[in-house]
Amino acid sequence: MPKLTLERVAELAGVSRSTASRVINGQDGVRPEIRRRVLDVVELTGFVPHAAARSLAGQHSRILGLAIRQTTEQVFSDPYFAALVQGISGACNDHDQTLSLFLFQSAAEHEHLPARVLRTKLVDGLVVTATFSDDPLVWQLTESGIPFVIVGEVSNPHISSVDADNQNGAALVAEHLLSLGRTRIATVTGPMRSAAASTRRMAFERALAVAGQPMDPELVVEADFTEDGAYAATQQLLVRAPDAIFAFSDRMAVGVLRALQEAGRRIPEDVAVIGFDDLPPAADSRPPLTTVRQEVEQTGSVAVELLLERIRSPEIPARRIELPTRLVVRASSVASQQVGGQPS
Amino acid sequence: MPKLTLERVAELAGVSRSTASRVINGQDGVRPEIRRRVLDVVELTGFVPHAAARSLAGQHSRILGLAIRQTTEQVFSDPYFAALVQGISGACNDHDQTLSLFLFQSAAEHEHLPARVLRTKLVDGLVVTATFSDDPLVWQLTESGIPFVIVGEVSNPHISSVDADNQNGAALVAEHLLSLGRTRIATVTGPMRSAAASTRRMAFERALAVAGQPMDPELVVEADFTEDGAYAATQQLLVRAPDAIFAFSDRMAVGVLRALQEAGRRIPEDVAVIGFDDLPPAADSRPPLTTVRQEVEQTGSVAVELLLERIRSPEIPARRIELPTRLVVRASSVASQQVGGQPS
DNA sequence: TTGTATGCGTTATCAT
DNA sequence: ATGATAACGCATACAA
Repeated sequence: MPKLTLERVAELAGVSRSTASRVINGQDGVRPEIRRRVLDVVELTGFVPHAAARSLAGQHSRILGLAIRQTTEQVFSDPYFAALVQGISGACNDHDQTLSLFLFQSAAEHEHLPARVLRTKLVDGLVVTATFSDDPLVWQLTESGIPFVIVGEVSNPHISSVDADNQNGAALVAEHLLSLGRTRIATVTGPMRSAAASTRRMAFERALAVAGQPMDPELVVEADFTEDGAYAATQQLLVRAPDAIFAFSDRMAVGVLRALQEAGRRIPEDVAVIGFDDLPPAADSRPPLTTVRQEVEQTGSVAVELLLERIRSPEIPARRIELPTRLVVRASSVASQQVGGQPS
Repeated sequence: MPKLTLERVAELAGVSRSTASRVINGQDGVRPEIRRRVLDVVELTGFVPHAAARSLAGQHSRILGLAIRQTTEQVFSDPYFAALVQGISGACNDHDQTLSLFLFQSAAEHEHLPARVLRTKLVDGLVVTATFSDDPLVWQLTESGIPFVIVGEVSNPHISSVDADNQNGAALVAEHLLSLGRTRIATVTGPMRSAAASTRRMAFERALAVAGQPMDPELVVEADFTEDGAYAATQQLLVRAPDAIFAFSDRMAVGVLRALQEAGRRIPEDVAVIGFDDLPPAADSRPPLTTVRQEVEQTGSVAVELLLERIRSPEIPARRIELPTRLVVRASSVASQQVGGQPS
């Protein structure tokens, strides 16, 4: 029994390889009758084209890479990545692409990516997650000419990127807290080397300043996006008697809640707490968190689509897409729990 | 400037393609002098062989797949997977293999794997994570003829697998608790469809029975490997006044601790708590957890090596490797905190 | 609309 | 020890 190849399928359908190829690739210019016949054979035999052959003959491997620039431990403990990967993975399936994941454990492995992955033409393109500003990898990628999209911020405008509208998100929080009459507003930020964190911080402080209530520098504490880090940061903050704390992620907000509760503060009466992301921890915490909702899963799928666009049409200029954020008000900021969001 | 191909490298080195290929693949039978010359050119030009061409001409794609049979959310919130993926990823790098990750979100996608991945010959083999007994995927894989290894348990002995020695782990816990004089020993298990959970349970109950202190069925509660699930399970358990609780994972043990502490129980005086895994949550909890240590990362690397063996030597019979587990005693079971483990 | 012919970059077989 | 040559399975420009 001969191997199942395109050749064999064509033979069984009584057509030439090229015709069979056209049918399988969904190209038009094939008589419906013929198309049916080929499709039937495919169905019958269960033929699937050989990936490597396709890749060699055509241009594309149909493999998209995801490069996550955090340690494996961080990746596998952060609901953000769960949502992001879900979105990316789903979009890959929708577009008949295979997803390949590239993790970095050591600095040495950073070197491997360009060589092993890019030059072998293994992947057609790459989605690269957030990165601090001026990540050397970005430069390497640019130089290598491989199409790629950043999830997060990039300084270089010639690079496509997808991100949540962090500025608006932070501004909404400021507005909300001010409308509640809070005056001693504190923040537990992420590390300032994180672009997302610094953007949120700047936007937040600007919004407060514009409203005539500039941020007190003593009420700003930098943490590391972990619950424990935020817990510790909050303990520092306690002596300053804040009446509101804006944490830059839901996970951190949970740590904030814990520290406040242990200190006997009532939430939201004594202190209002706001998070960011609206990922699983947010709605389930006690009290449920008021937070800035960002569409992480959608961010992933948009990234894939943007990447596909860049692969297929390199001439289209790079662009940045910011997905809307909105405030979801829950019991951690207003006593009489009101569900729902505010328009942005 | 001509494209950088093997052909071109050979030309620059003044040898034939075949010779260049031999050098690049580290085969012997090449004069050292010639080898050097080729290597120099490779170094100079930065040549890297084209993955698809290699795959087509040779036998292997050098891509290994990892199929995780849990929801994306579960995967990205469980430190177990962090460690496992780390081990797998590291081993792949060591063996010059690329890792491709396959996630399943919906039942429909389960169907895609065989077709899209296996028949396209995209991957040379697959590491499949634990699965309940008689997972249909296992059958599909067997039928497809693709080499694969299971991380976890399989009923079919003709399939290679890697796992922790759950039986010994559970027995060690029983022994430890008995030696502490505990008499009302409870368990918070994982779902019984999980092979690991049922194995641990059986081994644990057997060990207790052998010691003449059979398990009280009322002290067994089935949870779902999550912290919240274990928290709820423990609350049920409270009325039965257990003086020890064995949770089948560290994360669950953390939930157990929380429930006990909220109920005012002292640990370990009133209730001793034991976990399983010795992953990050264990040492950091308060009090630190006595737990069964399993080498998850090593499990991952062994799985890759076993898979590679199956790919390269299909004639070698399948085998199961169980990695040793040992008890790590911390303050959640003995008051005077003693660090270190007991030999298994 | 369909078929023919060529090439993709490498490995493997067989001479030499 | 080295080189020529034939696959590998498919896509695609080109011809019909």
